[in-house]
Amino acid sequence: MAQMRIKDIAAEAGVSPATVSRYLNNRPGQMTEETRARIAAVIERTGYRPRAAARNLRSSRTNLIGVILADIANPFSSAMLEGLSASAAARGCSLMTAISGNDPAKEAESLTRLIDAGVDGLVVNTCGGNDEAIAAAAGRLPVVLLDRDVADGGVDLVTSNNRELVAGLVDALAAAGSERLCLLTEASDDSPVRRERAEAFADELSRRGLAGEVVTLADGGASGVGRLDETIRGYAGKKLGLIAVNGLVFLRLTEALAQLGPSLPAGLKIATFDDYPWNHVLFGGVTTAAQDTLTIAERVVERLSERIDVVTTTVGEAAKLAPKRIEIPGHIEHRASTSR
Amino acid sequence: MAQMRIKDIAAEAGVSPATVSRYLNNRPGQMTEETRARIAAVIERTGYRPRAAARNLRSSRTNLIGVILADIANPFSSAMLEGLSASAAARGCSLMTAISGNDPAKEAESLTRLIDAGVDGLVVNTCGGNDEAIAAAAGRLPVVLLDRDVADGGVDLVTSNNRELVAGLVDALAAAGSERLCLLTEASDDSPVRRERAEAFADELSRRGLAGEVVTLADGGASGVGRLDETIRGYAGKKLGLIAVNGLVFLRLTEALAQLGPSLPAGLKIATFDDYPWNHVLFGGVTTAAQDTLTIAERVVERLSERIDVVTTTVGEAAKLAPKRIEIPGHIEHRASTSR
DNA sequence: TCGGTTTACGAAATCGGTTTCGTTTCGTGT
DNA sequence: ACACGAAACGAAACCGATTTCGTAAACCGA
Repeated sequence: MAQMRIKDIAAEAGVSPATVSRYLNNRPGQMTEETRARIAAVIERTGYRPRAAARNLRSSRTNLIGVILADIANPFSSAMLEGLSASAAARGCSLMTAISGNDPAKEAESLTRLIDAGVDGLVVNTCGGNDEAIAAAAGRLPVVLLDRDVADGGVDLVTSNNRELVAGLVDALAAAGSERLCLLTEASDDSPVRRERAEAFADELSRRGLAGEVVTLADGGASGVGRLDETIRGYAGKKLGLIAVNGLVFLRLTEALAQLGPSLPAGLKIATFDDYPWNHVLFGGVTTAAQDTLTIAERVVERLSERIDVVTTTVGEAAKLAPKRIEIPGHIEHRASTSR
Repeated sequence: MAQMRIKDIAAEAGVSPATVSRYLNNRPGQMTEETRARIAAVIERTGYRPRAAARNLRSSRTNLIGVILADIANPFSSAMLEGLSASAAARGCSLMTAISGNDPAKEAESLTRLIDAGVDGLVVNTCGGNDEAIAAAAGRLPVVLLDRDVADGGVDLVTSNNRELVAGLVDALAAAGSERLCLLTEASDDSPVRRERAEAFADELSRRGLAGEVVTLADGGASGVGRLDETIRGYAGKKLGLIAVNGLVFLRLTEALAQLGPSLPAGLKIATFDDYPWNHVLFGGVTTAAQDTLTIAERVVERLSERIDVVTTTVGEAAKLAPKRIEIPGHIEHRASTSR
C-alpha cells in the first residue's frame, strides 16, 4: 500500500474516517480508550501521516508562519531566524521565509507570495517603502512587525528598548571619561530604528549636558571614511567617544581606525550596537548594546499566535485586537573599549 | 464578495471553472484569445487569487522547497539562505526553513516536519548523525545535500572545491615565505568537510615537500588557546604559516593572538576559510578562501528542480536520476596577512 | 423501569481547486 | 458539400482530510 488515506486507516481499525480525524486532532468529542488504542495501533503499524494539503484545504489553516527579513547578512536577522524557528516549532508551526535584501520591490513580491501560499500569519522585518501594502496585509491576516515599524502604526511591533540602550552606551562612554560623543550613522539608513536611536542620543546628551552630535557617513565603504577621519582629527585630544549605530557602521569605523593604527588612539573610546562575534575580539573587546534576540523572537511568535487564535476562533468583526508595541529590554556588554 | 472562488470567476466570465483553471496554469489546451482576455479582465477586476491549499491537494505539488540548515550563525549559511531564497523565487517556489542548531535530534524532527508539510523537495545542510534518515528521505522525495555529505553517498551533493582551496591557501602562505604550515581544526568538528580539507592539506604538504601538521584545538574558548600558544611559541622564529579550517577557529586564533599583541608576530602569516566580514578588517585583512555561495545556491535549486520535474513527470520507477556530486569553484582573496 | 441527557461514533457534505473525458465547433482538404 | 481531425470548452469526478448533523447506546436520577 503506497500511500494510506484516512479512510484506509478507518477501515483497518473498523471505525469511520470521522473518528480517525477526531483521534488525529484529539478532539473534545472523546472516544473510548479502546477505539483510541485501536486507531493508534493501526497508525503506528502503517506509519500513516495525514496529508497536510487536504487538512489545510478543509480547515483553512496551514500552521505556517511567513517571515520576511530585510537583510539576512545582519547577525541580528540570523539570530532572529533561529529564534523564530525554535518558537514556531514549539507551537507546531513551520516557517516560510523570504529575504528582501533591502529591496522594497522584492519585499512587496514576497508579501503577496507568502500570503498566496496561505500562511496563517506574517512576521515582517521591513526594509521600508511598503507601508501601505503591509498595513493592508495586516488588515487581512495577522501581522507582527519585527524591529522596524511602519508609518501608520496600527500594526503590532516587537522591538528593543533602543532609548535605554542608547542611554546605557552614553553611560559607558561618559564613565570612561569621554567628553564629547558622536553617534555614527549612515546616510542610506533612514529607518525608524536609526531615527529612534538618534533622537534618544540627542535627548540623552542634553539631559546630561554633554557635548556631541550625530555624524552621518556618506554611503559606500571608502567615501565615508574621509568624513570620519575628519571628525576624529577635528576632536583630537578632546577625549572623543564614538557610538556606531549598528554593526555595519562599526565595521566601517574599524576600517577607518585601522589606518590610524592597530589600537585605539589615546583617549578615544568606542561602543556599538549589535553583538557581532567579532566585537569580542576587535580592540580587545568592544562595549556593545546587545539585543535579546531570543526573547524578541519568542514574543513575536507568541503575539502572532494570539492573533491567529483570535482570527480562527471568533467570528467576523469581533476579531479585533488593538495593535500593541512590545519592547524587549536588551543589555550593555561592557568591554575593554570603554575602560578608563 | 469576500473571497472569490474559481467558480465565481468562471460565472462572471461566462465560462466553466475548467477553463479558468486552464487559464491560470496556461495549459496546452489553448483557448481563444478572446476568452483569455475576458478571464484576465475578471481576475484583474476582482483581484482573485487561487487558494494554494486546494491547488496543492489536487495536484499534489506545493511549490515549496524545504531547507534544513545546521548553523545559521555561520555566514556561509545565511548567504546560502539568501541565495536559495532568490533562486527558488525565480522558479516560483517558496522556502520552508528549519534550523537544527547542530542538534541531530532537531534535524531529524525538522526532516519529518518538512516532509509532512508536503514540500516538493529538500535541501539539507546536515549536522551529521542522521545519515540513514536522510538517505531514506531521499528515497521518498527529491533531496539535495548542501556542503556536507552523508555516509552512504547515493544523494546529490553540491559543495565547494575544498581541495583546490586548500592548495590555494598553501600557495599564498608559501609565497609569503612561510616555512612550516599548520592547519588549525577543532576537536568537536568531525565533519566530512573538515576531513576533506585536512586530507587535502596533508597531500599538498607532501606534494610540495613542505613541513607542517594538522593541529586540533580542544573545544571551548580558552582551553584550546593554551595548545595554540604552545604551537606558536614552539615554532617561534621559524616562519610559521597558519590556516584556520573555518571562521570559528579563526576567531579563536584571533583571540589567542590578541594576547601576544595587536599585530601579527614577525614572520607569522595566517589565512582562513570562510569569508566573514571581519576578515577585511582584522590584521589589516586576512587572506581567505571564499566560497561562491550564490552559485552553489543556484545549482542546488537547479538540481532539485530537475529531480522534482522528473518525479512529477515520469511514472513509477523510471524516475531514477543517478546521484551527482557537484563542485563549485571558490577563490582565494589575497589580503595583507600573507603579504611578504 | 422509564424519560431524559450525555457520550461515542457514522454518513455525508464540504473545502476550492485540477483533471479526465466527452461534446461541440471550427477549419481544411478533396 | 462532406468527412474528418484538431481546437475550445463544459460536466462531473476527484484530491484527502475536517466538520456538521444525526443516531444509537450508555448512563442516570426518580
